[in-house]
Amino acid sequence: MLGKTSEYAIRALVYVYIQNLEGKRPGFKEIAKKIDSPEQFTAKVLQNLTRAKLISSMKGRGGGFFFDHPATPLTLYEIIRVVEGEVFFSKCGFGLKRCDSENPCPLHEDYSPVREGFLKAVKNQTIQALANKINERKAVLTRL
Amino acid sequence: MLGKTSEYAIRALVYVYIQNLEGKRPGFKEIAKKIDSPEQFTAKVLQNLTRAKLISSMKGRGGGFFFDHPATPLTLYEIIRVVEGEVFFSKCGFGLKRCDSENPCPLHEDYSPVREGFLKAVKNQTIQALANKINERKAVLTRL
DNA sequence: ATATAAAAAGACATGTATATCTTTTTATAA
DNA sequence: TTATAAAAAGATATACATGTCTTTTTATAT
Ligand code: FES
Ligand code: FES
Repeated sequence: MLGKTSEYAIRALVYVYIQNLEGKRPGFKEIAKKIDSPEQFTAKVLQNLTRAKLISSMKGRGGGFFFDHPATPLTLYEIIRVVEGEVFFSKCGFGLKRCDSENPCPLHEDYSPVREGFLKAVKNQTIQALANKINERKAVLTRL
Repeated sequence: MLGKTSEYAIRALVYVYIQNLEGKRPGFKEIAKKIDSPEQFTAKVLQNLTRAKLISSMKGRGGGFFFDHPATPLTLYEIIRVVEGEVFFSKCGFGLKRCDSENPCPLHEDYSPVREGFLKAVKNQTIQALANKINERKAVLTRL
């Protein structure tokens, strides 16, 4: 479904948020280790998220990544939009140039509800909520 | 969601089925033109579908692609499984190595129903049903 | 038999996502 | 002010999906 870049982005942000709660600002090496992702590639992903203002960073000693406004909910939708692009949410499942319910492809009737379900899920899920599940031991951040 | 290869595969099979109903066996050039896909790449896709026995082909004059048993429903699930591989249907949405509802990622609760909805849709939809929608002018095969 | 038409096969090319390596910039600590 | 630590940036590499070109095989029509 999502590309690896989006997966790393979401996992990285969850980890950063959890660390921020402890008053820490993790760097990309620590993040990559904890979310089991390639170090340098994760640095690039975080760089893009920083450019897109989804997260902030500080250079130099004691630097790292952090949320400027940790209380403001960050939805997965906003992250995926930045990483994959807006069209990701409206693509025709049959491969036509656009999805058009007035002139649908033969998959539209069955596919568009699935796509809307996905959209609803990522618009309602936030980094904060995912992080809480992990802190409450209701979910895991990585798997062996 | 699906890769272009799967999209071409599904559209191509729908077109072949429709033509078979008219007693014709289209070749890859005609198919590619009608489903708006790259000619040679479509040939490769059809070659793979033939190898996987989802469709049959005949070489030489008057040859082309056709269904051996047009009445046997062919689900999109079977096509996607051949093209994208079985794991496509069970991937963890958070990017963990496996999806495990006993030890879930924080997205599992919201993501797995979407994934199951997709699975159900492609297991219930068939090439025959899609083709019928097009023949009944309830859906289109291509878009400008 | 020969010419023709078509898929199959193999080789090659391009594009995009993913991944790594090196150098530069910037902030902090000593 | 110098050394150090960290992100940013740039260049390069690899893998895989996508796409094209050429040659071979095979069936049919003449
Ligand atoms: S037209 Fe294809 S999914 Fe809407
Ligand atoms: S464990 Fe991640 S989707 Fe099931």
